[in-house]
Amino acid sequence: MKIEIADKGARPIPTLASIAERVGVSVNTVSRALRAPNTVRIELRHQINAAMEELNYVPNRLAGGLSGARSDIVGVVVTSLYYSEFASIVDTLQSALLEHDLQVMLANTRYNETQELRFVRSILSWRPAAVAIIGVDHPPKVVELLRASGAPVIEMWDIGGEVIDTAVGFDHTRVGAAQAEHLIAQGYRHLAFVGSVRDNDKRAQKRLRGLETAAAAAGLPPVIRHTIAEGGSPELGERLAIELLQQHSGIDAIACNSDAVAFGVLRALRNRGRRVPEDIGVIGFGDSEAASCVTPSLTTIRPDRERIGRLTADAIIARINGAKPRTTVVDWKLVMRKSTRRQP
Amino acid sequence: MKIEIADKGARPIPTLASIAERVGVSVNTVSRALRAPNTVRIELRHQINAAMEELNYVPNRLAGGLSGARSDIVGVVVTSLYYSEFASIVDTLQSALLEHDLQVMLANTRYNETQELRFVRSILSWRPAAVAIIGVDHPPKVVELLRASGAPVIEMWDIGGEVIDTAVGFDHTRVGAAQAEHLIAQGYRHLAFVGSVRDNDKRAQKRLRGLETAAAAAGLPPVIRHTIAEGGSPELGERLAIELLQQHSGIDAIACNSDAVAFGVLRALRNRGRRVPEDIGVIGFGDSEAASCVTPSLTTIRPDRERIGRLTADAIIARINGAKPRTTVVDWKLVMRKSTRRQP
DNA sequence: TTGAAAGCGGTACCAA
DNA sequence: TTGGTACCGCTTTCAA
Repeated sequence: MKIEIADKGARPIPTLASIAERVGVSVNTVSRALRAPNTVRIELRHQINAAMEELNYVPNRLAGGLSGARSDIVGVVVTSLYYSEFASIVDTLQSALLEHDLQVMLANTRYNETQELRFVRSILSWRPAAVAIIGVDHPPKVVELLRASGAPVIEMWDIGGEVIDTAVGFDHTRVGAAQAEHLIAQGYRHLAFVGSVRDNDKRAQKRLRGLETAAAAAGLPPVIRHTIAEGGSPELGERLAIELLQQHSGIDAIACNSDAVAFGVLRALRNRGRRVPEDIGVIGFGDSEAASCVTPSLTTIRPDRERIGRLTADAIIARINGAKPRTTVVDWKLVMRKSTRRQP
Repeated sequence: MKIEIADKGARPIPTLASIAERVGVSVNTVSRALRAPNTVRIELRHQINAAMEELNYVPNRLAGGLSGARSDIVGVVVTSLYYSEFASIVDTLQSALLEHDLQVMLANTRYNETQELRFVRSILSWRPAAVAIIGVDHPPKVVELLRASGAPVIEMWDIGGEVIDTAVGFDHTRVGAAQAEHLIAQGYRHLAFVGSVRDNDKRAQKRLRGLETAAAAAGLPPVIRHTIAEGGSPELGERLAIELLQQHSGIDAIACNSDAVAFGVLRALRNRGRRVPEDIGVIGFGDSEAASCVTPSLTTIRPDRERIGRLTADAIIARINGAKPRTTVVDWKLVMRKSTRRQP
């Protein structure tokens, strides 16, 4: 579908030429007054600025970008915006990019690989100065397009595997392992994993694998898993927990794929009279704002989202300026609260 | 600062011309094969498509937009991305716009009017097909620029006052009044208002005014307010609640400017042995995912964010297609939970 | 059904 | 310090 800008009223949008005409100079001079002010006589500059102000001139970057073979758009592709999972990364990233006059073009794939391809294509069609994208696992065509575009590509949130160019994130397998190790240290032995795991949520899958591997290494029985490919929410967590407890009686610890799900798990346990952390331990992932506010407060993993946003911005600037690609590992930590605190 | 795209490796980015050359037709034909396929002989079309696929051709929309005097960018200006306040609106909005091949260019002002002006200018420089922006209160220059741009402008989240063009939102004064009325109905009489109210958060100011007016109308003593111009968080809520209780002993209900703040208020009250809802009632705003998961569960206001996102997308499409500007009021509701339930 | 040519609004290079 | 001119890659007449 082609879109036309609705009738823009009487006054046409001013161009460089209209400013030039008004002041009585060439387009060229006006252009330079903007980009290299000190190459233009000061009084002329004042006249030009005045004219621009008066006509509400706004440069046309479509033209500028086309001509200059440069664009100051950064494409940002995330898999979700809910629950602050990536919203705060985007927030920090875009603020940091702003310092360099880079504009964020946003796309949200909602964990859909078809959308991902479509969006990447769409973003590349704006000839972005760089692309930041969640994850390191993408369909081959996406990788091919990104490579062919020549733009620096920063993969965020996850690391490992085949990085296209530059990555800023952490090892999710280690997170899963840390969850298991923590639970084990608190004396839990019958672990379960619960949550929303969408097909393309490779990170969740890695965390689950880390959990399983660590549990096995400690000689624990296999991790019971009860997941579903829907969006995570307290309601989902509650439902999954109820089903889990019905089917498996021996479970004494539940690792959740997100805090939102964990909140629902806590509620389900409370409603069923299971004491947390005494009978069952619960650990989340994400450290959402409310994790410290539920009862009992939730032990969880806190990734440093703001740091990822900031470092991604740094990486973008560096790459644009010709620095070499590199992978940056960003710390996270396990925040222990009451939902797993068995020993005082 | 001007940005150059880092060295793009050996292979230059393919253009329409390169495809044309390869197939042995004119640029024109290739262009039409894309935009009006049925005006091109089918076998030619196949060849063209094959060439595009092989060369990983991605159209250059900078050029397309310039030439066509149209752009399929929608500028989206929000004041925050944290705490799902607007993240889910953006999420829904962009998904809906996608259906119409409209691209979202995002800006986050963080409640800073200088940034707002800067962003609006920046977005307009992309000649967007429309602009969606949070709020109806903007600096005069912003309004002027938006008007002059000729693009449809959809103001979201709030309504009332001087709408530039089209608005999709609700009356925040009414929300504040509803909070007061609910508290009063539950038997509370000494109201306080607590939270993060940034200088440019006109919506919060409206809600506060609504609360005060309704309290006064009911003959209650003046609402005690304790606010601060920082970002809202449970920690802030806890701190403000503690200070509030130290300075004012008679308070029996606290309205919070956000759920995040309310969570902290609940924690502060619990730690001080004040019973909720018996001694003190607490009401939030926003209905964050965790509101039903804290103890006691939080009574709050639930705006229909997804609906706002969807209706904004609809409004954008309608305006682009020449429909008249109009204001759409979106419902919200008060979700009563335990934090204010005094009567069974 | 296809192609030639004139822009779109800037930028960049070179000459004045 | 300023202006002329040739693009940037695509769309859009208008002819062929």
